[in-house]
Amino acid sequence: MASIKDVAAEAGVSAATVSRVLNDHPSVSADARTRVLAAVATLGYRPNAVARSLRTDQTHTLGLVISDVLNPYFTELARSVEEEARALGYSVIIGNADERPDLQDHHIRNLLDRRIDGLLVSPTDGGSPLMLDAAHAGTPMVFVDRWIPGVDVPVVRSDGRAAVRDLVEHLHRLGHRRLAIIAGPAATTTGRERVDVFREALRAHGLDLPDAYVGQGDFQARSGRRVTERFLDLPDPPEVVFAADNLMALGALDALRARGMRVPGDIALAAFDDVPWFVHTDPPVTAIAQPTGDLGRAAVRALIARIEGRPGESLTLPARLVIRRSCGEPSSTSPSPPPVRRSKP
Amino acid sequence: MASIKDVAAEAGVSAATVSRVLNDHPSVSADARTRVLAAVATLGYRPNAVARSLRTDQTHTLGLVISDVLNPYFTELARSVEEEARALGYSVIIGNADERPDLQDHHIRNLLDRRIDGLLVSPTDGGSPLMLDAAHAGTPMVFVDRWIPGVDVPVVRSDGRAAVRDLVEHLHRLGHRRLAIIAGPAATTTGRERVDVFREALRAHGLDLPDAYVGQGDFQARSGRRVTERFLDLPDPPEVVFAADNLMALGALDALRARGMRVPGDIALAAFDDVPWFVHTDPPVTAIAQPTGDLGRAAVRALIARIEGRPGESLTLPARLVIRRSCGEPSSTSPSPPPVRRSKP
DNA sequence: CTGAAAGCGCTTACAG
DNA sequence: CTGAAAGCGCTTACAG
Repeated sequence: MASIKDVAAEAGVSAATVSRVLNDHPSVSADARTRVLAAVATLGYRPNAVARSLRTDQTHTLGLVISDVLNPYFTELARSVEEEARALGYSVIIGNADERPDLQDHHIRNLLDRRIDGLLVSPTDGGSPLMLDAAHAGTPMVFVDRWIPGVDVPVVRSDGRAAVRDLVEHLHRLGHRRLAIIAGPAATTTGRERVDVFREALRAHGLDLPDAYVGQGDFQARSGRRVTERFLDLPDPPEVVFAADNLMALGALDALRARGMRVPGDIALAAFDDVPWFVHTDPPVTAIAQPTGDLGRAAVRALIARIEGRPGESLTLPARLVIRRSCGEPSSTSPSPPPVRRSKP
Repeated sequence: MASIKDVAAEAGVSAATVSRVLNDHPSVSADARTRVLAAVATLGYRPNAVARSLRTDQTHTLGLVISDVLNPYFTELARSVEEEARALGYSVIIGNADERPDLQDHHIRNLLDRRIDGLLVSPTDGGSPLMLDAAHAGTPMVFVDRWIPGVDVPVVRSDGRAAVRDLVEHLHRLGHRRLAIIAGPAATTTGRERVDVFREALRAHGLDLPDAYVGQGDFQARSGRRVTERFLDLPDPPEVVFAADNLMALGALDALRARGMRVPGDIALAAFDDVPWFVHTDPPVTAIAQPTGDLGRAAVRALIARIEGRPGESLTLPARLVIRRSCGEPSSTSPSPPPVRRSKP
């Protein structure tokens, strides 16, 4: 590959001048500029980003560590992150933690070694020493979706409180009283919060959330299946299963189908996170939709602000309930909105 | 961040010795080794991968340009690629082309600038000059899923020929005669091949594939919806719609639902690519499943072989038909296999 | 406006 | 076994 020296030779100038032209430095003669540009074109020269990064100590790259690429929620998040970053002149490198703290650390280490300018993370756990060190050492960082309390890092996430209350209200009105939840890992904020909020909402209706109705999942499909089976084996099985994310809802559907149970006739189902498929499942699944694209974009802006020395603010956006048929006939006062489909920008 | 000089000072040796220890060079005294290792530990030193890459001209990084991150097929492909690469000591940087040739070029350029060791691509088009140049210039490259004829690059993909024949056989047996297809872009191999194979299979049954029954999609949901609406508006609408990928099948479901049509009662539906949700849609969708994980892993092995100067072979794996209920009652001779769920490794 | 020089953080022949 | 030195491809004060 042609290097800056080749271009300099071809154009009859020094490497410094080539560099200045390429970086739009003002003090370059028009003549030098055209000769350099011509040389660049004939050689098909592209600056070596590795060398440039070493010299400038900037990579114009953001690291994004997501919990699970197979989760459409994170996949959509990743897409919006990359889109916004690209618009602002940054690339993004994605690391998939697959809900495993060890893999998360692997990717954080890798990203740090590559000297990314900033880190966007949705922690799979309570924060490894490695991640905490990075935060304290001043690596620009932003938490998205999930976060770690007590760390001075902006958090961009959605607040499902109102939506969960709406959900419980909806379930209560349909006559359901025994409500169970498939929770995410207690080490994650979303794992804890969704249970807490659910419990709170139940209490407001005078309902209890017994331990047996809190199943421990890990946000992946297999655990949703396992927990649901356990619920069904209970002497007094729940009337409703609320999955704390879409993949565990998928697992729940697997379990229900395997037992030949009908939704919502035999048991009701609802999920946190809305995905396009929920419109077409049998029955369509009532879900809590997050403004995923907005979260991704806001997280990128906050991170880049931090990188450039500006404040970089936290942001919490509301989630909203989307009622479909998986919990019983929708009340006539809350018609199900039409399906949302994302399109090209 | 601590540099190699800091470690050298701390350990009382030269930077060269630190480097040798870190790279497992044989000629280092045991004493020097322990002192260096201790210094590394106390300083929390991590080598700067950027500097190392500049010097060694290797990044131990693979670029993966996929057509669409929102497509679960590619998401699963990306996951298996990263997994295999990691096992072999490589990182992967993913670029999402979003089915747009311009974005694809953007990512290829970015990846090349970063001096990735090799490129894995599933082209969204017939091959831009940029991509062709890279291939000819000797950038180690492997095509996965889609490919570009006439370029000397290994291809790892699946062959859907037998599965499409099985599908048409299945449809024919169920009495369907007017079969339509939602095709992918003609500029892609999979876009063309799936139509060709489908047409061939129809011919074997004495059936025709009229132009009106070939809808032009782009592998994304929106186009599946649009094409399906057009099919339904035909004076003589098809009895079956075969979507050439899972997202266009999703779009087709949107369109059918919007018109209040029942599947398979009013119209049958089948898709190329199987996704976990197809088990739970109303009705479960008959689909052609690819050995996605195997493709991703094989592609990585082929690419790394090329990088390391070994041959790096092409591979074609068969896809298989998974019969569900979306085309009518399955014949008793081909029972629907149980749902497949991927799990952690 | 321009070039020579230094330096980013590593690795690796080359001497010793 | 070890260190000094060169060099990977850039950028950027510093002189002129």
